Amino acid sequence: MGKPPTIADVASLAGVHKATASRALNPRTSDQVNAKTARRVLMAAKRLGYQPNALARSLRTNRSATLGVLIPDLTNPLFPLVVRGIEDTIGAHGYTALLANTDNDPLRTQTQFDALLSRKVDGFLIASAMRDDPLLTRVAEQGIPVVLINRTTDAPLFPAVTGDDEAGVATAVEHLVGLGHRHIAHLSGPATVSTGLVRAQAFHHAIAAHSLPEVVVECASYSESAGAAAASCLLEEHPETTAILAGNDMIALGVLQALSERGLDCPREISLIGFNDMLFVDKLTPPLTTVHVPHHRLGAEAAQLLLDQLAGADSTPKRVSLPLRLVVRGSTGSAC
Amino acid sequence: MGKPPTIADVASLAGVHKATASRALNPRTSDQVNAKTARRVLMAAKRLGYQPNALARSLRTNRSATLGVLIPDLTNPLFPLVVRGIEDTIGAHGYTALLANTDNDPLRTQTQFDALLSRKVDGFLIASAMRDDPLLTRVAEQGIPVVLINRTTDAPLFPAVTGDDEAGVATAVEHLVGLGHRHIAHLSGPATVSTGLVRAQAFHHAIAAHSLPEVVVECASYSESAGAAAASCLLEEHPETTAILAGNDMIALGVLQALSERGLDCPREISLIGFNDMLFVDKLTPPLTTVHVPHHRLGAEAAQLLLDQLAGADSTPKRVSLPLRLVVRGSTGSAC
DNA sequence: GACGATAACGCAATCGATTGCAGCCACGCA
DNA sequence: TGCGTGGCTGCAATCGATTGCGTTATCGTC
Repeated sequence: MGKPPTIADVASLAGVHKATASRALNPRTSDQVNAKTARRVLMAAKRLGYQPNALARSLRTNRSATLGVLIPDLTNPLFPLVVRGIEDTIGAHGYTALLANTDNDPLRTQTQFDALLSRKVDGFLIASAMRDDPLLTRVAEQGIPVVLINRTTDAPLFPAVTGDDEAGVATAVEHLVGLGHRHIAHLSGPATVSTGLVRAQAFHHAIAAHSLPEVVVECASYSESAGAAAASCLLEEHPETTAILAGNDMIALGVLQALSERGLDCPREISLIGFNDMLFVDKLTPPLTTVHVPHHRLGAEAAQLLLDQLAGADSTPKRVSLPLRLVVRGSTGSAC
Repeated sequence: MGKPPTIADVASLAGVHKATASRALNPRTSDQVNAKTARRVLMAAKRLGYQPNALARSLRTNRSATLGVLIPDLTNPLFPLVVRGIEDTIGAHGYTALLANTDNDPLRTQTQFDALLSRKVDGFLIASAMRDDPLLTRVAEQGIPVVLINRTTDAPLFPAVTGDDEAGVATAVEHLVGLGHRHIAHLSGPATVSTGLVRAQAFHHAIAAHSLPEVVVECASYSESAGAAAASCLLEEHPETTAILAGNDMIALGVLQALSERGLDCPREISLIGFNDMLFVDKLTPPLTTVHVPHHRLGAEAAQLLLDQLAGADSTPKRVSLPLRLVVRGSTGSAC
């Protein structure tokens, strides 16, 4: 119940100076002390249940073995998996993740970021980047290591790990065309984030390659409600549409809702493809055809990149693009 | 790009001693310094973009304004919402949450806990408690403030915020009985966690009150696969079953899977009730009837309790039990 | 027996902020 | 003029660990 033991307690129990105890306890420096003494110190530490004070250590060493993770929305089932990938990777290297929800809110992002910064995290993994992110340009100047996840900035400020959206969209469109669809619409994510823009551009290319009419409606956000609103608008203005490529699975959920409201059957009357393959979309009715993103690996690779950078590798901002694959389920069918 | 400014930089720019700068910057002590000087310091701080070093502060004050949060499984959509409740509450009081996934693994829990402890969190919010948790009994001795969420320990070591499982199960059973079911089975969660046990006991009482036969199969974990396994076993041994109360929604998902494998229709042949009302279960086919748990409030109330405790309120371990309500959707129907 | 080399360890500064205590100054009052 | 009072501010210790540098002890060698 008393205060937790400090290294001074360990040292005096072992009959040595704090400095010696410190060296004995640290694997990196333990060869600077006599093996016998080291054992005594170790025993003493065990006896007292000594746990080093991470704060004090970080203050002195200027390294916290902690990484800040910025997530736009933890309630989107996509991100917990990414987080797992991060934790699995950094945990093995003795790092801990400090999670923060930004809620896609710039102010909140700023606050959270500052909180992490003042806790002296060694680097950041950021999944909440906007294409033109004032925060990130400021961060770039600070020189603190950052790796972007899933979303990138327009300016190539940082290394990033993303899915190969280009290819993902292409195969999705291919699939729909193969089923005979000629009126394919895209409900894009917000153009303020890179995934929204990139997927819309990819859609443009894929559609143009088949000389089909291009219809795109931009959603206000990656959410079910925004998806539903956009879908309503689309169905109103383009009743000829027979297939929809959603900007992500949340938007696809909104589409399903809009469809059922209008009594349109999916996939008989309208085919639908999502993006991300998040948890549970295989349990919808119909099970959602979607572009699978390797969430866990997304986090893991990004974490690895950051660890490399912290270990002093070259910091040329390379961009890693992970292969995506289309998972065909029940929400797509042949055009009537 | 140079090192971030310290309070010494601010002080020298303002032409005062560090101590004065410190007092000027801290609202609690700023009345100890001349208003004019205080303004000078504030200006200097702003000019330099000064951010206090939280590590140094915590080291000195022995308070970190950080709370540790232990989550058994972040990928269960239940918990992100709880986390949001926590963050919303503590954020308003200047606290930050340090999240850790325990994966329901005692070793990992221990590791994560130690990591948080060595970072000197001011208290813990623990959603991963086991009924007889060696970690927690040790923690209780340390005297660090803890509030349990959702799950409790057998020994009343800590305050806790849970759902009123008793009443929740009762109304669920009531609902099924009202639909004419007489062969109701319970697929309980693991008896090693309080929710598993409490709901099973509540089921026992509710069934006994109606003098119905009691069938309970315990699942190995709160997971879809364990639920499916238990459901198979149940349907094998008790084919007369017409209704199932699942220990939680994940288990219910497993049940749905087992049912569809056997070609049994829900709700026509078997009715099913889940527990938690987690994200997306309203989108299943059939939409799941389930007991709604106020996730956000669960986290918020627990956080408030912890904050109270930190603010020095009495620490008599009170237990808060939040009202639950049955959400009737499509997975329950009248017995044939 | 003196000297240099090497291993083992102790000393004290340091990281950045907080805070009890003491000093200083100005002012008021006798 | 002397003294008390109170408002501001500075000094220095402190939190717990790390680390450059200096000191001591030990041993081998000539």
